[in-house]
Amino acid sequence: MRVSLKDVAAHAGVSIKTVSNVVNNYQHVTPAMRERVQRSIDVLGYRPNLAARHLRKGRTGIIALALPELGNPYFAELAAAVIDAAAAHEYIVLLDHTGGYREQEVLVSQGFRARVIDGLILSPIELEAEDLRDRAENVPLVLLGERDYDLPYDHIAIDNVAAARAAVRHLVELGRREVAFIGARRGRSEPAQLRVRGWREELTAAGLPADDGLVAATDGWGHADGADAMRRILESGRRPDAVFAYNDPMAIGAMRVLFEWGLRVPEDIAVVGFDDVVEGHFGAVTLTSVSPDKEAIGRLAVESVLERLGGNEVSEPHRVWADYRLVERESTLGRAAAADGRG
Amino acid sequence: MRVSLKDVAAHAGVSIKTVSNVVNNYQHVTPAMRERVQRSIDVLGYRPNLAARHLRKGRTGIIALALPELGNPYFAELAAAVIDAAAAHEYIVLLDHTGGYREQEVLVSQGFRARVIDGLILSPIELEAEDLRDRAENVPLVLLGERDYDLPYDHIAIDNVAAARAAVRHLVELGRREVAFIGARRGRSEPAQLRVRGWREELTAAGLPADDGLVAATDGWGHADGADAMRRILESGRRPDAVFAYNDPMAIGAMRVLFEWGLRVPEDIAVVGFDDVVEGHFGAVTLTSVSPDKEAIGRLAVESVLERLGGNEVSEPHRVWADYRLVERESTLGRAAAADGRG
DNA sequence: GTAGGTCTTTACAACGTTATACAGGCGCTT
DNA sequence: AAGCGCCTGTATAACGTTGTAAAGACCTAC
Repeated sequence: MRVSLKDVAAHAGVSIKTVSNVVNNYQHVTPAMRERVQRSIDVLGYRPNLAARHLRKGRTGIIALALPELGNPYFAELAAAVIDAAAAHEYIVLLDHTGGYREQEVLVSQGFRARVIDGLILSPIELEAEDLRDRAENVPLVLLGERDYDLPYDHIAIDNVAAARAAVRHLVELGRREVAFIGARRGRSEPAQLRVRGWREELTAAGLPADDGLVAATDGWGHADGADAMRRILESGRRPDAVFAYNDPMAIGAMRVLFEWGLRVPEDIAVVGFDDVVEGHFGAVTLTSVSPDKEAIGRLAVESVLERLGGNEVSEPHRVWADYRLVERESTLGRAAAADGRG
Repeated sequence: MRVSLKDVAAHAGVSIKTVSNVVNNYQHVTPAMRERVQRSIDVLGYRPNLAARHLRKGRTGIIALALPELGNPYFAELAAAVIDAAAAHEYIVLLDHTGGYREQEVLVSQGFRARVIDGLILSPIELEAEDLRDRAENVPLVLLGERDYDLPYDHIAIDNVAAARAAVRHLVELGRREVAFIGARRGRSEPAQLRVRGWREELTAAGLPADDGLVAATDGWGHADGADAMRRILESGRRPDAVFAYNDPMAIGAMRVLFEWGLRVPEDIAVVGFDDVVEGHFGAVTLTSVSPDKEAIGRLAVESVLERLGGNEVSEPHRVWADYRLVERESTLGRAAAADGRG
């Protein structure tokens, strides 16, 4: 049988509340009493019942993290960062995945999937502003990934447009003149649109073509989707000399197709990805990629949630920008030049 | 303010328990009464408080999944499978990662990290039998991954020795005569040892060398560790004509080093991995790999936990074997031959 | 020596839910 | 028509914890 405060109190010959005081490090307990109670706690092996504590205090010590999918290593690495950041504050993470489907994202944001949480970190794909407008739930919500709309929720994101522009600028500076974009999402998707926008802005600024024939839309965002998109572009007859992909898995899928078609990377076609996942560091051609500071994103997200929990509910929702940088590797520079950029 | 049973009861003009009966689909409630109460529930937007329910019933609806690391896509994919399987039973998954460190694994197994759970699925790396011997915790524990020792806990695993033998047999049948093993773990690690055993058994049975010079131990099990191990073997002067790696990331890291050394895969050296992660399907050379049925493993693990929760505590701990198969791709067959095996 | 204050401990209620035991009401049997 | 049992709904007591308020112990100062 599980031992409760009552059992400890009986064993130590004190009241329940005194035991509770010891457990919670209440200030006004004499050292003698503290030790006596502690001994009983140790002897009986008492461990607080979190359900009861939660019921009483209204806090669970759990925050939920809802990601589109774990199969994408970017999200897996991000999840790891969140779990560690939460652990630093003695919080535990409940993980959910939405598949990137609007319906699932709405369900999660309304708290229908997990109802024992103090806060929620959500990385939406298809979710619309209106879906959050009438959110009745009162647990703090922090959104991951840039959103264009104005809502009373904290955002943690990198500047997608600027990051995409940096990636494309890198290609342009290398002398590339026809840069394709892979992974404009078929359905709505805020981040994808922003990266397309950055791609278009930078090309236009450089006086280079940014027509629709260079953009390949996809349904998903995995390796296979990138491969399909690349194949479609090549089959259309276009021969871009560079490709900017929505994320690394798609870039790697695209490179695979380039190999199959006998096109060399980077000599014939340079490739840039997004997310800087480990996988990109070890292919036959290592991948140049935009590298968001995942550790910072995870930490900032957790801190934002906990800050909201802290009580000062009036504070304005803030949009926090996390760092990113472009890591140059063989897929744009060739092996020799990228040697010291490898990581 | 949050609405409780009491509020609904007042609104509907009935007792709290009647509302509870409706919520829990208790059999003996007249349709009229059910509808009347349901209307109040809908109007007020009542949602049960899980903490209270947990306190009363002793169940949380949460199971914990503790994995070594999420960065390894195998575990990420496995986590996705567990989350889905749990969702099918209206359970939610709390995710933790241990880094594969014995200390963390012990902490998790003792329930010190998460104390609001009904059951625990743990994928241990360094954990020893003795660590579980005096486990006081009474939440059901299911172990993922084969363990050699006998303990009163369910195991879900594939047959590592047999799977490793199948991988090596494939190489031998292709005419390879010197097969290296990458990823024998420096510290203790049950699965690694079993795969080394399978490697050794199969080679010995074929009358081929299985000496220590062909085995490279590592501390971790990521891409970089595989690359380091491969480099060490090559620098030692050995020129195996095949490599069997502990897992896919290590195999991919090893292939990267082979490219750097100008060795062709599979012509000069064939490579086989383990886990069949998506990443291996899309490299310049796609990777032959042992493919465990992750979906089945996740499902069986969840079902085992829930079965223990079901009450029949006396039932013997069972060791469940999940399926696996060897998926042949370019890293052992070359591009043409593997074309239809690609997936 | 006692009043007044501070420090320590206690009793009790409450958090929201479900289990138990019981009270009516109804229909069926005899 | 009375008795019996079943069906439906109700009051009440838990589950284990913490906050509140108050009681008790102890000390200082006059």
